[in-house]
Amino acid sequence: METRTVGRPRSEEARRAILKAAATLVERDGYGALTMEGIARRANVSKQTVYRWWSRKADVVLEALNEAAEATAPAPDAGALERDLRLFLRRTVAGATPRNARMLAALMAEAQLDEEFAESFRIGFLARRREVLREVLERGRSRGELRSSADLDFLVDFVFGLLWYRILSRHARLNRAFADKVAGSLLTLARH
Amino acid sequence: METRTVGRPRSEEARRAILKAAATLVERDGYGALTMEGIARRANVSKQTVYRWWSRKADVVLEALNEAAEATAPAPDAGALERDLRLFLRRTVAGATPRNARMLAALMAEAQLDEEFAESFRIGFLARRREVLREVLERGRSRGELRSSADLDFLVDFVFGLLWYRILSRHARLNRAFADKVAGSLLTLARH
Amino acid sequence: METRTVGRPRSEEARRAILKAAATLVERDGYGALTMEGIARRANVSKQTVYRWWSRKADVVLEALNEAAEATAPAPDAGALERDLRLFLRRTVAGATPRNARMLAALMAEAQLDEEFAESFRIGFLARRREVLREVLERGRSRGELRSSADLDFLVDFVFGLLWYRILSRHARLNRAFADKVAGSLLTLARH
Amino acid sequence: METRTVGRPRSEEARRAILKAAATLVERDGYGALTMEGIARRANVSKQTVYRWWSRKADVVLEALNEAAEATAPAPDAGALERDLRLFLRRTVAGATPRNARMLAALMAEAQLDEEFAESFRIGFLARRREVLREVLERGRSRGELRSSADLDFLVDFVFGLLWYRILSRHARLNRAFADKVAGSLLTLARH
DNA sequence: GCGTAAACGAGACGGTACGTCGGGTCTTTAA
DNA sequence: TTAAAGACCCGACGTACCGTCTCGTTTACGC
Repeated sequence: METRTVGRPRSEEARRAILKAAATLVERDGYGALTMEGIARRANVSKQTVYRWWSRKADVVLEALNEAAEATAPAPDAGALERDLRLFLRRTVAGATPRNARMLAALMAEAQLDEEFAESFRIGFLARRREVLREVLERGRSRGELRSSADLDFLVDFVFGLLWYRILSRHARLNRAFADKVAGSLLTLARH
Repeated sequence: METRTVGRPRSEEARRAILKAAATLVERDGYGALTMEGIARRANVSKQTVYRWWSRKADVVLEALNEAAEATAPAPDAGALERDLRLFLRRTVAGATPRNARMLAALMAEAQLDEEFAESFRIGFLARRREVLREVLERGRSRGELRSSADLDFLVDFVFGLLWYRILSRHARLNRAFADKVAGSLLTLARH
Repeated sequence: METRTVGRPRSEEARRAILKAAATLVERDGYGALTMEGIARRANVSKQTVYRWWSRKADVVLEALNEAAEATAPAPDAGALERDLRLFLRRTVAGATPRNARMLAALMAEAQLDEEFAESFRIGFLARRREVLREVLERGRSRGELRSSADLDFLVDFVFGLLWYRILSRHARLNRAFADKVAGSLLTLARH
Repeated sequence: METRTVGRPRSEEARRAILKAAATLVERDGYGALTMEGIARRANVSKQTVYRWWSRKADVVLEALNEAAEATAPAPDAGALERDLRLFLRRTVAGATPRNARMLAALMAEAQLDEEFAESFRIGFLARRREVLREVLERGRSRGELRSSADLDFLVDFVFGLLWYRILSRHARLNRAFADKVAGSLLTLARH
């Protein structure tokens, strides 16, 4: 499926500079202080070039995050629910570096402020992550590792609720111990 | 300790008009479109009057929310953990009307964008709600209704994580059934 | 006719700074290089303040010119046509300093580019100057100093045509000798 | 002096499309709204193609005008000054169709805004027109049809001043009656 | 017919200015 | 002292053109 290229090709250099500028600025000054103007300035790029490819600063940050976090990891499938859960959670927690956590928080915030972005964030980000976890749980259920009446969606909410709450309220750390605790609790809930 | 009043007294009318304007505008156009200028305009008040009493639009919304939700309800104490939990959760869920949910989401968003506000939101809002639930749980533990090794903070995270996640991601409703399910799950976790 | 003054009064300082900046910039870089942004910058004033009072850069320049040239001189009335004409033309030519000539040329140019400005320029500038000269001629006619069939409008065109042509094409100087020659020619035309 | 042609020859079609687009746009929206981008768009031509052959939009319009007006008419030479003058003025006035008048006005305006173009406009346009009229007058003088002390340059100024003033200020029509009146007046001036 | 070379369309690029909006502050009169 | 009104400086918004560039494609000529 070849794309007919006509006209000057997009500058990969500019694209990378923009994403990097956005990530750096969010980390340094916070998403609240981020502006399209500032991104362009720091990336040594014209404003038009930013707007040509992204219409919202949130979209720039989302792409920067996806670039950085290689968020497309598939669902672990080691044949045992407990192991898969642990793996999924540890991997997720590991991806939430301070820099990435800041971007995640910013995007969740933006989704509250801009309904249009909220839509794309729900569909293109939140739902995908839910899907991965749900797959793990479904495989576990089909193997009989959790009671058949378990409400998988509720369990997924349980996991992401805890993760997001920590990211957003920042009252405690997201670390491996926390990951394991969440995994353990989920199994408890899934079995009783 | 009486405050010496000199000069023209503060206009209670203006204060109420401002809070109402803020709440209405958030509901109608979303917090993202809220501006101090817009609040003043709609309240038929000068910008200066808004700034004299609140320095951030988030503060206006927070006061509007507290005014509306009378959020200072004390922890229920019916003598039994299960009952107290149900009560607390049903009451909380009932308070999260669409209008209030929208303001809550907005404030959580603002806390991600403005570190100064985040501080006051954590201390003056999030922590207080945590405290109420913790009190309920502690009374339950002292009555021996949950295992002594239970990690109360984790349980509190569990509850608020679920609540906030639903408020922010809006993928499912916050209703009485959900409240009861969360209460039930908490007890399961607290006992096993 | 008192104007009720409410709110902060307009800053006379800012107004003067803007007019001066505009005049200076036109003289230094030419009207073609003049921008609202540049005026604001040089006047140490916000763009908004410029736009609050003038909607076009041509309007700024026009006011600057009127301020500088004190263009509201009344028609000379010394009792003799020849004298009045000489006076009028010498005064006009004297007002066309290089700096003012540059502004005049710019405004005539702008009138060609912006129909809305053209309207106000014709009415508020060109027509007024014509009126003054016409008054001089009419007084002369009523004194019998020119033939009664003389086409005054044509004579006015004759004078301003010569003046504007020199200003715009810059192929020769506008000086006192030229003024006197124009006055002389007009009398020739007016009598034969 | 043959120009070595190597490579693809210039597209006459594109050239014509560009000139036509420019003329049409000036007529429709005014020169002020004319942009190189707009010309290219309307001519279905790439911007580069426009820039390859003209560096200023004024140059495009100038060429469009010369194309349209076939402005290279030689000085009339019928053996009598009055006749030649009438012919010259009638022909000039006839060439100033509304469309052409608009372009002429635009170019004179541009000459006020861009010193570089002013130069080429003075030399390549204004001076040539002056030359034609001067030739007519000189022939008249050598035939003794005007007094020998007549200032020919002033007379040329007189004519073009009137013409340009009407084109630019648009307060009255340019028609045959006007042409004849100017011719008559010139003779009056030239003889007295 | 094959290579060379300029012209062409498309459209991305770094810039600059546009005119507007809101942020906070300040300056006035009135209550 | 508070309030309303509104001007002020500031800086970002999103857009339009500027003039340049980098592509792939087309069209001539000279070998």
